[in-house]
Amino acid sequence: MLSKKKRLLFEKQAEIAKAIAHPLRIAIVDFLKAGERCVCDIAANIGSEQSNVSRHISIMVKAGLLEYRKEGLKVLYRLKTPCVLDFFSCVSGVLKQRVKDNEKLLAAL
Amino acid sequence: MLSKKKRLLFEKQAEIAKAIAHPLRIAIVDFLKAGERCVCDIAANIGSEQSNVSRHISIMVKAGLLEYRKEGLKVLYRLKTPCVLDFFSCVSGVLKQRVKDNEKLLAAL
DNA sequence: TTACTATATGACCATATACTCATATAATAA
DNA sequence: TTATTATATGAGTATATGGTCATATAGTAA
Repeated sequence: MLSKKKRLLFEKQAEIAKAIAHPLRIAIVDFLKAGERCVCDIAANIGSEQSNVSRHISIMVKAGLLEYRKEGLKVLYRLKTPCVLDFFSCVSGVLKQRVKDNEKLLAAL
Repeated sequence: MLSKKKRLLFEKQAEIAKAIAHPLRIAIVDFLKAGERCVCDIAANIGSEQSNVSRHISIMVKAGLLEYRKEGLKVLYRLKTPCVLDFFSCVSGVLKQRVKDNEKLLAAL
């Protein structure tokens, strides 16, 4: 059985993984690779409502993935932990493998 | 605005990220680091119902994170893409940063 | 054949998540 | 002061997810 310590760790890790696990949030992270951006630019880039984008951003801030600074009316967000980007290279690997598996399956028909 | 191509990629990536983003599934991945295991052993290790564990496993299989082989009555699961484990070192980094931020906050009081 | 074991899955319910609309907050400018 | 702009958030709704129980499937053994 899992120790309490491990259980707690896995919960925290899942919290952070959940904060990434949404197409719009991934799009936001991808957009912020280039540097800090305001909510308005992010919303325009990913093509979603301001209120929705604002909510997705706040989820990632709470998880510790993004940080921000205020400048006049605007709030500029940026990636806090760029290693998150490495995650996507792994995920891309999984996707490539899935494509390969599908090819094998097709070839076997 | 996002291209269709990017939108599709982000959806696929989110699908895989979601498949990891649950404490029990993270526990399963952690347990499988040591090698292939049957559902019964996994369920015993993480302390959850067999049916529940079976469902979580099938989510990860569908996402391409786990693969399996059958041996008699048992089905032995293993990690298909060990790079997933790298993800957790990044996540741990995020957690450590959060602790540091909290310390700063406390020190400022 | 029947009995037993390991795993998967349908049906159900409770909770969480995502989204939209309207509104609140806050900085700026006239 | 009022108006404008950028962002955040409450309320409501629709959908997704997680969990349990009971049952189905399938391999093994007697």
